[in-house]
Amino acid sequence: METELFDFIARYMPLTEPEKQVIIDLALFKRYDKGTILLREGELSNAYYFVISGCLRAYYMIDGDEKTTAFYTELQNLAPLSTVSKTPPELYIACVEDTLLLVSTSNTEQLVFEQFPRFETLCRLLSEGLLAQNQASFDQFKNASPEQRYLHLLETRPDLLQRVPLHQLASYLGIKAESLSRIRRRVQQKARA
Amino acid sequence: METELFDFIARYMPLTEPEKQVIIDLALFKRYDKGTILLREGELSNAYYFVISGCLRAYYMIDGDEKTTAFYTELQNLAPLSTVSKTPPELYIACVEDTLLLVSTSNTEQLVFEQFPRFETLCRLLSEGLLAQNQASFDQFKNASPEQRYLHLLETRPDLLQRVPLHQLASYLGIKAESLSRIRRRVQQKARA
DNA sequence: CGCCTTTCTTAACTTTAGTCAAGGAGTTGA
DNA sequence: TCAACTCCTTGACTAAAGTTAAGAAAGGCG
Repeated sequence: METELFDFIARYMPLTEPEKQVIIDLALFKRYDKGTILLREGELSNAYYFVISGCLRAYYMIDGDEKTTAFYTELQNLAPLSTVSKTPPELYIACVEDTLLLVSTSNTEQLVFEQFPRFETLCRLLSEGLLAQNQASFDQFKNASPEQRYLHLLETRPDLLQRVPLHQLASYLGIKAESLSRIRRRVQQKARA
Repeated sequence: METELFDFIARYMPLTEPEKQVIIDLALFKRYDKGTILLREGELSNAYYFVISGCLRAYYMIDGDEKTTAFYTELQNLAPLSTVSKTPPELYIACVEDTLLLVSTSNTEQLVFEQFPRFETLCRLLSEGLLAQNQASFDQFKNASPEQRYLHLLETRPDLLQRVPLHQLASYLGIKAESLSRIRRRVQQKARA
């Protein structure tokens, strides 16, 4: 479990053993049940969340219905949402499954950065990397049709199809549930032909 | 000019006078003519670009035509694109207008961070902030129709309508130029009614 | 000046997503 | 077990975006 975490971190910056120990000592591991509503806008500190196992979903409540915009699964990160940003419509983070998280609370953050400047470098590299990824996803989304986006999802995160209700995926793909149904049918028919 | 830069930075972290001086001494101010192709994927270092005046455009070349995905105007930032990210299709950055940039070259970056750790904090806060903004834009994009996205652009960045050819804006809005034309006509007709 | 390219719009037509309504399958819980 | 959900699909219809083709207006450049 920690192995996976440190393997992931090593992509950005290999840590020494003592540094790893500090993370284990200081970071919070938290387990949440499926269905738990983790956070809503305002409660979001500037902490990093690292999904060790399970699945989180980010969604907005707009006129009473949910608009899903993101899924976070194993080895994925949720970076600080609150830094210098105005309040969007109601944002929620919920557990799609039982989920194990590593949380860097913002209180500890300051202390840790002072003692271990390399951790700040890590956070910088991490958020720079997440930003680059997010940009790339956004760019891809803009230039793809709903059907292409669905096919892209099949390629890159096929597990989501099994883990998450389709109407949430539809909203994640920027379309309505009925359209996703039709796209799936179209794709299957093409595959058969 | 520098005032604007430091006002902007102060949103994240106020700098002392000596710190400001370091930035001025070390950072590169570069002026580019309209039409200059600044960078293409691969040439992107992990530098931060800060637009002081002018306008940059990011686009991909796909099957011979351009897919515009971002515009950077005054007081906006272009964060490192290359950190731990696989090569996307050909990405270009070009100047839509004569543009004055502040560039933090990656060579100087390391040195500066060692001498002034607060600059690393600044970069961290900056990229965290840009990430949060980018997330929010992406979320908004997903849940909006092309027409809503156009109206949103009118509200938030009306200047782009004047500065940038519409077919580039269309692609930025995730639609075709002809559709943008029709949307504009629809919107005008509604406004008249 | 006049040519050529870029930009923008329009129209006709096709394709696809949105909307509204309904129903079936599968779950949950009283 | 039955009722009430949630989830997913389908159909009929509407609205809007993609496609193709054409042409007008504006700008750049020899």
